[in-house]
Formats: sequence, C-alpha cells, structure tokens
Amino acid sequence: MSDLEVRQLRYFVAVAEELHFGRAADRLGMAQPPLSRAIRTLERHLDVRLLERTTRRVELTPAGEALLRDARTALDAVAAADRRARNAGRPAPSLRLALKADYDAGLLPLILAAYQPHEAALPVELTLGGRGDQDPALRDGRADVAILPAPFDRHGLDSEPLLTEPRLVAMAAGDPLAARASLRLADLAGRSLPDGTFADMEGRPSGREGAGMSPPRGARSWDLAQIFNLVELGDIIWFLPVSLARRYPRPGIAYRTVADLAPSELHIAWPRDCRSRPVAAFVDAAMTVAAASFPRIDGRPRMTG
Amino acid sequence: MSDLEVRQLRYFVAVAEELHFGRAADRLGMAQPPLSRAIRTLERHLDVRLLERTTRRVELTPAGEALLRDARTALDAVAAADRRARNAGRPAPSLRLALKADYDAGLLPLILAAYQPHEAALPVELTLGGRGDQDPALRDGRADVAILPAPFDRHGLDSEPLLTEPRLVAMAAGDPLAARASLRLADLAGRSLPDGTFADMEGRPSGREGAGMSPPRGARSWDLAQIFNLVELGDIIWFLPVSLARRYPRPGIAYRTVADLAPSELHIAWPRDCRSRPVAAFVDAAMTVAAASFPRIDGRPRMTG
DNA sequence: ATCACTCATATCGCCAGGGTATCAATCGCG
DNA sequence: CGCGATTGATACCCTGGCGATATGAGTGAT
Repeated sequence: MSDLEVRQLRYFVAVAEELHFGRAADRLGMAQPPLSRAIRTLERHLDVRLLERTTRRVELTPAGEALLRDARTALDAVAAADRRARNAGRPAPSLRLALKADYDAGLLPLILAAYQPHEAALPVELTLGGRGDQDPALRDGRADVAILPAPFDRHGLDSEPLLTEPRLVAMAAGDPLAARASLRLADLAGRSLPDGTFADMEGRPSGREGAGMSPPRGARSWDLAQIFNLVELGDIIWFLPVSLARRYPRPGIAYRTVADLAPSELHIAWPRDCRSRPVAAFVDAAMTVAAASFPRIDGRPRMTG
Repeated sequence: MSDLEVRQLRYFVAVAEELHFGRAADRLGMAQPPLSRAIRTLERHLDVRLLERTTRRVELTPAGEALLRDARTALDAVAAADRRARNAGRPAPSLRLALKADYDAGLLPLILAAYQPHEAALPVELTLGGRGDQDPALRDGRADVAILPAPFDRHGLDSEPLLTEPRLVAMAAGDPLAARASLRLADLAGRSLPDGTFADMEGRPSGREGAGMSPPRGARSWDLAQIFNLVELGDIIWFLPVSLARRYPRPGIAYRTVADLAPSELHIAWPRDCRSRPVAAFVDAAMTVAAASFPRIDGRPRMTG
C-alpha cells in the first residue's frame, strides 16, 4: 500500500533507457543486484510486468513504455519543484531566461529594456544553453522562460511565436556555390550541417511526431565560433537567421539566400499553467517588442510558415 | 546531493495545508516529531526556509507557497504514472471514462456507439464520481478521459466543449414560485442549493481564478436521489440542464425556466499532452456525436456563453 | 504566574535498501 | 556438443534512514 517513490522511477527510467541492468546500475552509481531487486519490487507494487527480460536481452512491455513516458514527466515535475523552490527562496529571486546563445534576433536588449520597468519585474538571469537545451530546462525548473527557435518539443510548455525571419546559408567564401546568383536546397544536397545531418534533410521531422521534437540525446553541440571556423574551412555549411548573419560579418564566409529554405521562427516558451506574474510580464514585454520591432528585420509584414 | 523524494513532498503538502504539525502528522498517520524532522531535512536539502513557525503559529514563506503548488502537480504526476502503468498492464486495458452521474445530456449511449467501431477503441470503463471529482481523476491517472460540466479546473488538462444547453430550476411543485409565469435569478435569492451555497451566488467564481475552480475540498456531495428528495420537500432548489430534467420527470417537482440563468456547458477533457490513440478516438467520437445531435437538445444553433 | 498548547530535541529500534559473493541461464564459438 | 563469457537472479550481511516515545522549551491566555 506504500507509495511510488522517486528513486524507483529513476531506477526504472535508467533501466528502460539502457535496456541493460549492468549499464543502468553503472549510470546510477550502484551495483546491479539491488537494482534488479528494486525493479522487481516496483513490478510487484504496480502488479504489472514492466520489462521482459532474459539473461541475454531486456525489452519493454507496453506497460513499461507507458510508465517510461509518465515517469519522465513525473521526474521532471519533481525536479522542477526542487529547482523552483530553491529559486523562490533566494533573497533576490530572479527570472531565469534560457537562451540559445545569440539566437535572440537582436531583440534581447529591447526586451530587457521593456521588461525592467514593469512593476512585477525581477532581475533577469541568463542561462545560455546548448542546442535543444532550452525546452528541457523549462520542464525541469532550471529556467522560468525561454527564447528559442522552432521547432522544439512543446510537451509541457506553453509558447507564443515572437517573429519569423528568413534564413541564409553560410558557406566558405571560396565555395563555388557562393558565386551562383540564386540557390535552392537541391543545390546543397550532400553538404553536411553542424549537427551531423545533411542539408537535404532540412526541415524533415526526425521522429514520429509532427509537432517537432528536440534533437536526439547525444547530438553534438557546437558553439558559434567552432561552427564559423568549420564553415570557413568549407567542412560544413550552416543555415542561420539573417539577424545572426548580420551580427557576424566575416570575410571568409559568404551568406547567400536559398529560395526554398524555410524561415526561422523564434518563439518564447514557459512552463504550462505558469501563474507567475514576472513570467507573464516578461512574455508580454517580449511579444510587444517583437511585434513593434519586426519591420526592422526584413521590412515585410509578419507572416508564418 | 540526494534527490527530492515523494514522501518529503507528501509530508510538506500535508503540513502546508494544515498549517499545523500535529494535525498534519495525524493525517499522515504518523507521530509529530519525525514529521518536524522531515520538514527540517527538506528545508536543509533545498537550502530554503519553507515554513515560518513559532510554537503558536505556522505559516508559509513565499518559497513554501511556490513549493506547495509545484509539489501538488508533482505528486499528481507520480500518482498518474502509477495508475496508468497499472491500467496499461491489465490483460485488457480499458478506457476509463470519468462521468458525473447522469450529466451526459443523454449523449453517452450515442458516443459509445460511435466509439466502439473505431479501430483504436478499447472497452470503456465508467468511473462515476461525485461533484468535482472528474478533473482530479484525470490529473492523478484514475481516468483517461472525462465528460463534465463547466466550470472545472483546467489545470493540467486539455478540453473541448461538447455542447451548451439551457438550465432549469427544479423546485417543489407546491412552491409559490412554481406558479409564476417567468422567473429571474433575483426571485430565488436566499434559496439554498445542494452544495450549501445560495441561489444568488450562482455563477460567481468562488476563488481568485476566473478560469473556474472546482468546489472547495470538503464540499458535500449528494447523489441525485437525495437531491430530488430535498427539492420535493422544499428544502432546496436546484439548477440542472434540461436533458437531466427530461430524464427525471416527477410529479412532486416543478421545472421552470429562469430568464437570466447561465446555460450549462458540457465539456470533454483529458490529460494534457496525451498521446493515446484510444483517448483521441474517444474525444473525436464524442465531439462528432455532440455536434450532430445538438439540434435535438433545444432546436437552436450552438452557441456559447 | 501558571497552564495549555505546540514545535523542537534526544534517543532507541527496526527494516528498507545497498554491497559482495555466487548461482543459473543463454548465446557464441570451435 | 561442450566450454566460456555474459548477464540477470538469489542469498546474505550490514549500515543508515525513518518512525516511535519521552522530554524540553517557547508562547499566549487567564
């Protein structure tokens, strides 16, 4: 009759992800036997078989798959409770803004200027994360609000689009394609992108969900300087919003328009059912600024898609 | 460095709700000293003061208020993981539909008939709950989908309106007002309703949230037969949707229209971010049936408000 | 000043949960 | 077909966390 415990969920998630008791125990920093026992206890507690296991293979039952999903969100919720309580207890609580470095389309100073005077405003603390780390940060309470490019995993979040801006391709200045008058995605087929995918896969959803998921775990995360270096060397090409291209003019790199390259959508996102006034005020400031400053980005009226 | 545990959250919620260590310990079925110690441990772990306590009073700090909210949703998420895994593990998993008894506007047989042929359909299991028990049931995993009248607490849920139907007032047949040609809410001032509130408070949000909250904990829940008896005796009056009035014609009870009584909105709700095909199919069936059958309810086109 | 109330501290005992050693089952290989 | 390697399960011990009881100490009311 006792309760499900966080530890049991953590253990189960580790085993379900590794599909291997030894490695999971390793990851959890414990020995394998107590882990086996804990899973068994969990199964008895739920009166459900979660893993079908032989000595050579471990696989999830349907119930296990269901629990894996629910356990992840439950663990996120617990972690969020932890982190938010910590932040709320600090003498001067701050608004933690998660941002992909430089992916603010130049709006950040304007947004901050619009936000600070608000009566509910808190000091803003920037949390710069790698690619695809903004949305998880919101879910597990590391951040209160995030500005990030679509697509991202909307699970557990509310969001609003801030602005849409065209993207350019960055390539080495000496690249033969840089001399072309116009480019299409097809011309870039086979070129590799910073995340290891290829240019002609651009925009295609990788997972089953059309809503757009974060890149898979383990995707390499580069910082901007690294990317620019690789581009200049001709190793990769890169798609980036015009605002970012303007911020980093560089002799060795050519920026070109690509006729059929989807534009970039910058969104602002926050935890669902968030009742925090500072967050609401920040979202409001960001949307106001974005709406007002958009014409400066490319001179055309706002559009989506 | 250890993790936040479910037990700690349960303890904290109990104390935060009771604002009294003794009563909270009582509710948790334990002694007071270990509870005090557990809270102290939790505070040290989070490095935050959650409760300001003297020997005579206990009150929440801002951090405590934040944690109370987050802890409740985290506990709901854990309970949901538990219950959903249990259900998914059953040899024949079912779709658990939470329903306020008889509040289906006569749609239930039609919805079931529309749902059963669907390829993703599961056997439907009815969970009849008392007043205001449908939405919590969704949040903690006791149910997969619910049909319930607005307003309800939308926190953590997605929902769609099914239909809007006028409400009538039920009163004793001998009531002087039953003879009146037309009624307004003001005429009913002072009459008490089944939930202990008064007729002239009808429709006013009790909490701070305009979104509409569930009735407060501890609100008495009556079954229909009890309510009808009390109405017939003249102890109370009752507002109910026309479909319900038609289902229970009764000599001792008069049903009358009230000109300024807000209509009843029936909604279908399910846990947010639900990826279950059976649930999606059920929602689809319900909305189709509601849209198709609505003209039969009152002959007018659908409207809201 | 005393009493009642309530939260904190001290101390003890138990068992949940982790560690080590070992067994048992399955697959690969010659 | 037999042997070894791999991997999950079982047996057993032991520590630390958690709960209970007894008691202390601060505060408000009469």
